[in-house]
Amino acid sequence: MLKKEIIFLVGPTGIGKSAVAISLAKKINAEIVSCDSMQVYRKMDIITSKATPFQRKKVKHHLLGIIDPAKEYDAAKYRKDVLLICDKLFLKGKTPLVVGGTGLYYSILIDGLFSAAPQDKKIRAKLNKQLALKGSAYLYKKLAEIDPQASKKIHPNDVRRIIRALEVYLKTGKQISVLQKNRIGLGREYEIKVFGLNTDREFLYDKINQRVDKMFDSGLINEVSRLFKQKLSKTAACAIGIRQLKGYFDGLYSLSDARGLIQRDSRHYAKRQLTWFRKDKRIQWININKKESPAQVALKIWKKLS
RNA sequence: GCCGAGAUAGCUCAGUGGUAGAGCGCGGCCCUGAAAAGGCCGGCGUGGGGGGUCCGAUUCCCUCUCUCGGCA
Repeated sequence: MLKKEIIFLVGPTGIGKSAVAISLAKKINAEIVSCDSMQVYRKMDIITSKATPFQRKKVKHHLLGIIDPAKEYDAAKYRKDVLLICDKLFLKGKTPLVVGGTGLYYSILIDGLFSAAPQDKKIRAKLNKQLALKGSAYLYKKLAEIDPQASKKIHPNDVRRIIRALEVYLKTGKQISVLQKNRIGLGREYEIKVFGLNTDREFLYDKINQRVDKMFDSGLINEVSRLFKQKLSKTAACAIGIRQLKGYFDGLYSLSDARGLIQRDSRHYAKRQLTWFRKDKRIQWININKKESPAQVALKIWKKLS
């Protein structure tokens, strides 16, 4: 029996994944499942460049605007949500087309996640207190004692990973370096195909800069100032644009400075995304040139599928 | 035209008589429950052109060119 198929479309921010995805989805009877850590938030439409209502009418999109910005969301929740949606889609005879640029979510979805140790707020609070009191070197030394293998992999300054590794140990009594070997990917059960979009760096950066300009034209300031009136979760507050505009609202710099910062941070983000995806040998890369329309790019992918 | 200041990495600038640094940008990388986050690594650049002093000049002197500020 043929395995069910899941198709992935990844690539850096601003390259035009959304439009290509819609065109491709129509060709292959697919529905789109977002793979984006920020587009899951409601009230953050412009800032995260979510697909427009018009686009969403053409093809059904999943996991866009599913939670309030006050709430935390993470990779484990994401994986669970996606697998549920995929089951539903298969029942309807639809193909899931997973589209987005969040490398961690992609990886945890496609390669699996060790499930022994969910986040533990109490343990984390304790570790953060120790961090403040005794410094990162102390925590790193502790990690080296209980899990030498993990400590070799984690840089002494990478406090977040040190804390996570310690949290896992305190919670389960097992080393994260051991647990991490235990993951089951999607490939066992499904037929996986991954496509990546890329283009010249200069062209990409150009597109990113322009997209930020468009965000401002479409009312980014209004959207974000509304957000500042409510509580923002730690995760939601990480969206590029929040911090940068906060600085402007606080009078630290001008609006055009804020725009420049958003553009710069988006470029840096795109660069990190490319680093992440570049090493994944499953990805079939599609290089986009300046004159190609989303439909033409979708056609290229479609040809590779059949 | 005169007076003054300057000309050093893509940008802003620091510094030194023994052939140069920093921040930012830019490039590369890491990534398993905050990930649009967090962390790591990377600087040979005719030191504006020419001449002089000196064992040796980016650093001192002269001159030319250009830029900026002030005065006319």
